[in-house]
Order: sequence, then structure tokens, then C-alpha cells
Amino acid sequence: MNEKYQKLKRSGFKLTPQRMAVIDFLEGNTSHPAINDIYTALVRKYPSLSRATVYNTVDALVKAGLLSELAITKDKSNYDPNVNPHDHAYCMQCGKIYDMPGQKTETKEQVSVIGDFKVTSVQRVYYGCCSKCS
Amino acid sequence: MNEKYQKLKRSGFKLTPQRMAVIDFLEGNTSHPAINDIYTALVRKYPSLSRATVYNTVDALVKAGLLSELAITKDKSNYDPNVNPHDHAYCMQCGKIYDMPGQKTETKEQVSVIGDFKVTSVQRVYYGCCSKCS
DNA sequence: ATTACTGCAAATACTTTGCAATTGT
DNA sequence: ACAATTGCAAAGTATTTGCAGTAAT
Repeated sequence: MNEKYQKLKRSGFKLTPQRMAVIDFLEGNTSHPAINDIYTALVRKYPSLSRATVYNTVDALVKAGLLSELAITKDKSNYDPNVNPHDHAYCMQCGKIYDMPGQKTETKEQVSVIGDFKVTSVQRVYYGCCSKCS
Repeated sequence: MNEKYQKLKRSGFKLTPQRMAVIDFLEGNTSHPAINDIYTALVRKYPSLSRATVYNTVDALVKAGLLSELAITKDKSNYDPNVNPHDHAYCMQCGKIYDMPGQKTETKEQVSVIGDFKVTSVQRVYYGCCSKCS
């Protein structure tokens, strides 16, 4: 069985068809979809799917460490199934979010404590304009 | 006259009492207020102030380079009158946003182009728990 | 059998918009 | 005088919540 399914179960969540569908949709997906993107992509195949379930599922996946939540724009959250530390670039023209190689000095372990602040994750975003839009 | 007032005018915006009040409120403010924080702080003194005006003003200040917008949480934007490059730490317990000294290697100029992406600003956020909450 | 999850609808929160009256230049 | 801004109310969008029915363990 899919190892991500397993991990979700091991984290204490039930494995439902909706959750499997979301996991499958996100697998290898580098488009950094928002809730609505996930919903519209899956509702054709699962017509009864509701947005609330997508919110619930995404929440579970984040808690299980299978997904990271990105706060990049003011209007909505985006999600990244690649939970390895890396940076993002946001094109203010077209709205696309690109993956960027993180700097070697930026691994979680190395910044786990700054002063008296305990760091659990780091997010770096470059705001600007991508090559297609320049 | 206040140099920030001047800069706002030079950027082509009109100098209204509401805008001056917002500029004054933000001066030296390190609490990273959201729109509603600004609104509730000023509406006592200016009872006719509306939230739409605060949105409008904040927009003008960002465009004039007097304020930077922070996308840190999913629910709202926060604003920082310190436009010099620096990082932020967000306490997931109490919700406070702390200023962190930026790394020397992170100035705008040095990252102005990455690959074929033209960078106009960078934002780095540490998510975790502050000392008061630990 | 128990407990968590789904889907729906309503509610909440943030932000944007349209417009008439007002104000800065 | 002109053009931008204000304040209000309504609309738009993202997200959360309550709950009855359903499904996973």
C-alpha cells in the first residue's frame, strides 16, 4: 500500500477515499495548489466531494507531516507536497509559485533555535517576476 | 513637516488626516499590526474612520515604499513600517510576530536575480514558539 | 460498536467594490 | 475646479463551524 496512506493512518487519521484521492492528486504535484484547485480537480471524479472535506483532509495531511502550508499571498493558502526544506518564488504578474533550491545553510536543524525562539519551520519567499512574464 | 508625509505626497498621493493618523500610528510600531488593529486603534480618535479607508491608506503606503506587507498567517495580512530587510518569527502559540535580524547575505541587492526570476523583495519567516510561551 | 469523517448549509472573517458626498491640491 | 479620497453599504471570497447521516477501524 502507498506509503503516504500508511503514514496518514499511523498519525491517527482514518483512511477515506476522499483522503486517498487528495494524496494521489498531490503526489508529484509542483503547482502549489490552493484548496479550490484541489477541489475542482477532484470533484469531477468524486461529485459528492465537498470543500469542507478538502479543508479537513489538507489539515490532516499537514498534521501528519505529508504536506506543508504556504502563506504567500494575502488571499489564500497554497500547499506543497514536497516537505523537504526549500524556498519559493512568487510571480506577482501571473501568480505562479515556483520551487527554488533552498540554501544549504537553511536546513531546519541548523536554525532550530534563534536567540530564545524555538523554530519548527522556515519559509522563504522571493516576490518578483518570472521569466515568462518579463 | 514629517518626512513620511512628504514621501507619500511625492509618490502622488494626497495627504489626508486619515493617512497622517495611520502614518503616525505606525511610526516606530514594532507590533506588526493587521488592518483591524490599525482601525480599532484609530477609530476612537477619528470616529468616522472606516475600514475601507484603512485598506486604502495601507495600500498607498505600501506603494509609496513606506510600509511592507507580510503574508505570515492564512487569515490576514500584517504590516511592518520597518522597510529595511529583516526576517520575522511567528509564534504559533500566542500569534505574536517578532523582528529578527536578517542575515547579511540576504539583502535585496544580492538576490535581485535568481536564475531567470527577477526578485523585488524577499520574506523569510520562522514559525515556532517564542520564549514567553515555552 | 465506537469514533471519526463526510457533506451540506449557515456563519464568520477578511477584503474589495460602487457610489455619492467631501476634501486636498 | 478637478481629481482623488472618504465612508458607507453591499458584495465577494476564503475559511470555519454545527450537525445529522455515513463509513472506517
